Amino acid sequence: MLMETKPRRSTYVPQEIEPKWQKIWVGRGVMKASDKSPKPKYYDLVMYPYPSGDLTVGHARNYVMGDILARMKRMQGFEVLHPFGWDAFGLPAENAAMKRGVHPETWTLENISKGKRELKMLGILYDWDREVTTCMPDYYRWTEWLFLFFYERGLAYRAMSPVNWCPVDQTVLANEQVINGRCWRHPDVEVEKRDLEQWFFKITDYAERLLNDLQLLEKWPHKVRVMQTNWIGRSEGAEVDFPVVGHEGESIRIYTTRPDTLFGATFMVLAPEHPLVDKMTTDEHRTRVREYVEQARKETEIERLSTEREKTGVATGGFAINPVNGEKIPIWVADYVLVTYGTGAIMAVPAHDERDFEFAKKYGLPVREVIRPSESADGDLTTAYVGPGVMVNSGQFDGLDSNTGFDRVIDWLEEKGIGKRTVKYRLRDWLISRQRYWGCPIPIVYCEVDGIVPVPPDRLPVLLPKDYKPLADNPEFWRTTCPKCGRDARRETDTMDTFVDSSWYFLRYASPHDNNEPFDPELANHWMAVDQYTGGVEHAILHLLYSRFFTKVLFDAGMLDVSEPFVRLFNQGMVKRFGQVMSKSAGNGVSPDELVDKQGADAGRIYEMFIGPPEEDVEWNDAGVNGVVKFLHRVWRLVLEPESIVLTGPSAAADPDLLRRKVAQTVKNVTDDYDDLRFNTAVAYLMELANALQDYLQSGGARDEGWDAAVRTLVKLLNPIGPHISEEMWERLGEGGPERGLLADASWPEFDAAAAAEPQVTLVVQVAGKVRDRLAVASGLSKEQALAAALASDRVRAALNGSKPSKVIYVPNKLINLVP
RNA sequence: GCCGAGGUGGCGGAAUGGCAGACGCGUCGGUCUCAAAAACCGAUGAGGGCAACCUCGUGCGGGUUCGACUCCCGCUCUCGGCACCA
Repeated sequence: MLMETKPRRSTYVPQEIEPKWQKIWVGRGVMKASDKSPKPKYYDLVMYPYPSGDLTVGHARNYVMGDILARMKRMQGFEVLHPFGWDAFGLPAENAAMKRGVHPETWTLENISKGKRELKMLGILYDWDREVTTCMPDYYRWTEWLFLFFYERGLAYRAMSPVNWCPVDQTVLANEQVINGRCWRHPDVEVEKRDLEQWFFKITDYAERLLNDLQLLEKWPHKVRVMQTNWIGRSEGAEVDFPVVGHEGESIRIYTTRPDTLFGATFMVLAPEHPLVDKMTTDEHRTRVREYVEQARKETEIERLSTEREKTGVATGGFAINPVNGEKIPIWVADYVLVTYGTGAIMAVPAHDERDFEFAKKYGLPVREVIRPSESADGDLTTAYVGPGVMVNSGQFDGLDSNTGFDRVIDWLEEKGIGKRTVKYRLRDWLISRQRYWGCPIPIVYCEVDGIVPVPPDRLPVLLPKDYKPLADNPEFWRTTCPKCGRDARRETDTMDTFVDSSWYFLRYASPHDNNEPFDPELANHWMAVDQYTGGVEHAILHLLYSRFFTKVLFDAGMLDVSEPFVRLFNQGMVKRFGQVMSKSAGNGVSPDELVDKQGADAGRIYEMFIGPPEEDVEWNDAGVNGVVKFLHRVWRLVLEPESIVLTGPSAAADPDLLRRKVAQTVKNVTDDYDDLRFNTAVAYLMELANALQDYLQSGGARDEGWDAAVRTLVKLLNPIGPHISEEMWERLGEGGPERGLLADASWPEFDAAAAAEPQVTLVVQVAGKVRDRLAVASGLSKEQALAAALASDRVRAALNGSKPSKVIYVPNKLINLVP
């Protein structure tokens, strides 16, 4: 068969070139970060994953984003730190172990090597010498060290407390891990309350700074800052003591954010768990109160916190005195008051609080108006009025604006010594104990004589035993001797929340093999802060708040120069398929293997960026990848086989100046878009440039130096997002290759503003705001010149219909609007 | 309920207050071919007109402006977060 009538054309076969370049990059150490480079540093970090063995191209999307940025920053002359690691402790490993009878460590390490292979086949480059795996003793030794570091500073403590217990995971959870009263891993499982002695980190000490410093995080998504602000939940108000009738010297302390409504307090409410409930209860109410308290304890968090539910409560029979007016008011118990917030007791002001109003109406308690929206309003209240206004029925404060009254009442309370200005936070301390095997041991020993004794740092790590069973059931693990007195003692058998591991991993990347300390402060300070942090929004509170807390503690200790870890944060959207988030377990995942096999890594990478705005959730469309494959074939042909492009007749496109301008403009647009993570439009600009190159050839453009430069610029701009094909083309163009140097090491194109400038512009001519003509005119026309040009147009004259423009708006080089 | 983001062709989506729909997918027509695929060329918001063109058009209703997808007010729907925190 005579197939070879035409000269044989090289074709783009991604499967042939991709492994080749991946090998060369690794061999050349392309993404190795040098600690001693004179270049400016750039720390490009993606949130390290849990090694679930479930890596799909959906998860890979944010790693590709990080890779694009790392590759461009390198070409721009930065020394880039682009590391990777594994959040390797955690429950799924134990669940898999139980299901399949394989040790959690085996399962985890297998998944890690699988994941690493998949990332590599997508052409994503990391400095693997800095890889961090949190379940390895050389890492968790330092997690333990940091625990002790916190302990010494009084930031880790043990306390008995009602805690959230997930019955499925058989462990306690932090507040941040409870969503609507349910476990964050099991949306259908309600958490239980249990009283347990547990370890806490004192994150509340940092509430104010964690809140205030959010203002420094200008390059964080607004949404995340709002979420953290709400989570910390700062409020200003006053604590006030209400003396109790019949109990000399006893008083109930309440917290209110509305001291200006103090005169409107007509009853008080204690939380069922409040310590004074029993004392306040009179004999004839005792049975009912006890029953109520008992019932409230039994209710789940969900039931209690439901705002739909009608409020319930019982009177104690006791009374207190409102200190501002000496009035005797009844004390109630109701579960709408939470013992965990404020003082666990409130003054109820039904006229100006919706919850108190509802309660007062139900139980026939008095409602007294003390804030009036305006002087003229009448005193009729059918709902609570919660806004500001004028104080009434408030003794010496009558007539004051309620905002002013807020401060005046507090001043008065402080003078009298019955109250004080107070700031409260909703943030609670971070519960870090977990009753699980596969986690970082808490390096503490309990001695009958010496009590809680920290394991001396030189005896770290406390190794996790190889025997997979609960630590509490493993005497070989917990039997030990007291580091202080040498007597028999017992080890702590809880492990740490895995969020402790992830609160400092970004510091370990700076000196991952340091055997003397968790991180080398000098190197950490060299690389920190993280310039770009990319990951899912699901960590908006949890991981990001904890990491900020750790950073501040280490800053205070003088170990870090920065008090905020992440300068710029980006939350990428999720990739869905058939309407659901892509995952292997859901059966709708596309694996890197499939993708690389079918269309190639480059097409996959580019498609994932082109599919939609990076911050939005996107729907994966199998056919959509083919559009990108087509684009890459076209680029291949334009760059390497330009002579095969046929003339398709006369066209005005074969203008070398036009081509040069287009190239210069594309440099600007693509660079800016990569920098701002607008990858979807960056791809569009690359496609436009390819279209322009094609138009140029099809209309007979010469393949001269201008053409050569244009092609080389396109290849460079394509490199961060489509690294294999561009590297191959670079070599075939005779520019690079293993001998002459890699495109990955080449310099990024400079923006040439002069070349990008348009000598001619399209002037839009409007008549009364409607477009009537478009004129090609020289750049920089004066208003008079522009008007003359506009009036020379037949279509404009027709639209004006003989009338003279009474007003002319001229936007140079853009538009002229004639208003008749 | 409160807070935040959003609503643009058949679809994914572009647009510092200045040409709405870049770029791509899909669809239709064409070239090439025995034929098909691929590739290439052209068309593609709606309505009207033989045509040059005209009218309408960015969730709904108002407003500001010479000019509004963009700014302001009110409404509506979708998504995300918080949800008795006194």
